[in-house]
Amino acid sequence: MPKEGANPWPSLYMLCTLAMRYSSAFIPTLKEIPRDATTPSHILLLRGGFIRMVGAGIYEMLPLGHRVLRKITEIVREEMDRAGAQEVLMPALLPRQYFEETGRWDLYGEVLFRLRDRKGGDYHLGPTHEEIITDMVRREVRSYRQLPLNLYQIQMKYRDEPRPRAGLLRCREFLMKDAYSFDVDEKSALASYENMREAYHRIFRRLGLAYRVVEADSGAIGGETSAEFQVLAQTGEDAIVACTACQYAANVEVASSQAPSRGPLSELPIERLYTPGQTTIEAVSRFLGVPAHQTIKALLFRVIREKRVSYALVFVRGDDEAQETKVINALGGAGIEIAMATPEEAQKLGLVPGYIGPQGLRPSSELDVLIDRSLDTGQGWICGANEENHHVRNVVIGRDTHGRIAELRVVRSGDPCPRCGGRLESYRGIEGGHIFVLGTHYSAKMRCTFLDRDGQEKPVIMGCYGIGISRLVAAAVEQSHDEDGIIWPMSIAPYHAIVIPAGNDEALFQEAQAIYRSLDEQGVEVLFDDRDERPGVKFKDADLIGIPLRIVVGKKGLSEGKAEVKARREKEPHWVALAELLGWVRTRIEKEGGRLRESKAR
RNA sequence: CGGGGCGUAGCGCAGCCUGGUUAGCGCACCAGACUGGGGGUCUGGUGGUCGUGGGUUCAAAUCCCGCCGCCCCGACCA
Repeated sequence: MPKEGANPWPSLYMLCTLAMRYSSAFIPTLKEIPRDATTPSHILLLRGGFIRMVGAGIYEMLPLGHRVLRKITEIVREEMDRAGAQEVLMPALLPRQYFEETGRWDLYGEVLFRLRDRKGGDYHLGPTHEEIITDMVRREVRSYRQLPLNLYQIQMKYRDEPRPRAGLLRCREFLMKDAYSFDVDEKSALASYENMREAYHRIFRRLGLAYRVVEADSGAIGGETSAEFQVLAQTGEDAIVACTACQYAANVEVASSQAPSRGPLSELPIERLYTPGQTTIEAVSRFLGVPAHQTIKALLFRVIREKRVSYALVFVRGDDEAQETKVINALGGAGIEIAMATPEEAQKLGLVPGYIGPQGLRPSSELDVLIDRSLDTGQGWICGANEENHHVRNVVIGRDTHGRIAELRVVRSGDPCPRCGGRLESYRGIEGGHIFVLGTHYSAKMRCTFLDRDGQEKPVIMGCYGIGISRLVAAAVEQSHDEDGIIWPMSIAPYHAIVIPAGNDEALFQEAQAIYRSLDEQGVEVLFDDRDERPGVKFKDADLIGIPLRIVVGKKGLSEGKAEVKARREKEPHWVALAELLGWVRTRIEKEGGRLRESKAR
């Protein structure tokens, strides 16, 4: 095979360039699917030689994977800087005291990777850095004049996930950009939040990903204002709904739908029905010949609040499901854990499993009674009679019940939008970013305060903003691949283009090499497949690793003075005259959001 | 943490139930020849503590016990 020169070592010039000869690149592709990989991104990133597993939820980045990571990192960094945030770098190894201050040393539980130094001191690996950044700021900030401030870092996070999975999508070590804003008041904090929201839009747009911004549960940290940036992908862990008519979109954990209209209370009296052995909604509706949506389903949850156990009885329509996050929030939110209770527990509470109904039940300190809003229509319902082998009909919420009414059901595709009444559609997404207004949750606990204009000491108002950078590598693949491999968006592709000489003809190789060199000189990040392989092998690898532009130099085209340029995401190739090739490729790269390097050509 | 599955060459797998030559196949890898636009063909090769520790047995990849690791479903989460 013709090779350039006799010296096997690349010149210093070659070491500096971002172009690469495939024969000397470390791109160990796999023909077969590794046994342990099941999701598309995991399979393709392994097969394409981007990543390798070191342990459960711990991965190393090979050159290709690292290049993608760098591309994403650079886009994030540029947009954070543009938005006025300043980059810092905090330690991953942290002494106990900071998390102790906010109570998270205990709260975080097993998820925290804990370790001990030689002197017996407790340490942990940072799962997130609110405490550390707050400490950094409280030590220096005294006056409102020093605010607002937005500091960010890009670094590894560590969480001992109960179940790492799907390759880079859920890791125990992962690369994250986390930013924190510090403001003097609510209004300013919201402005910081909005500023980040816009920066995130620019970031996700530049990454070339299809995404939706959704309302989300703010979780244990508290705070009202938050939004998730969800990368749309069939395999996403999160279910979201979005309105087809307006901008409303939300994680199903908190998604709302329009409340049903409420008519006058029915006056039909409650009627007892004999339903022997009919203990499920399906059985009851079949037995009585009524549709499930006219029945009420009862769900008993065990509630653990500060280690105290109580119960919550939740009623939703027969054809609905209860949304656990909503149930938790209805019970008071943070710090509460719930789980389905057993029939035995129900019996202990004096309930009759399989025949529970809301009528007549009074909430107590032991038992909360929650009724979904969709049942509060004034009409009569069929539900359990709170008596073995019997149901009742004509139960009217409000008239016959004492439970609290709240929105508890899981919103479904087709439900009316809470804002505009339009149709809600379901999607699946991968959480790529999350922005929050934290308020004074950390600053108050850690006494991160400043003196305002009036000489008053006040806690700073904080916000935090995360992007799962390593997760986005996988999210991009989940969203954009086909049966042959990955299809990278131009802006985050490891290389813009790959040049393939198709055939073993010396002249052809020389021509391909000339094209490769001039592309490199023109600032194109280009791979040159100079391997002594058959064309089929090269095509397969090029498709697998997902380089956006493939330039094939073959006999047929060359005889007409043309090269074949095929976009990875398109089916048909473009035949481009050699004289126009450089310009064509450069234009195409920039049009698709890629960035050319500084040209080396004079 | 509950349920299920897996661990044999770099990768994918067979062998295990019913113990018994030198542990086998495909891919990859090395040498040579042919071939040269979708993972090509032929010839000859290299490569194994059968996850690990113990036990049973004349004999263990195979049977028994412990441990470790990985994956999937669930509970939990960026």
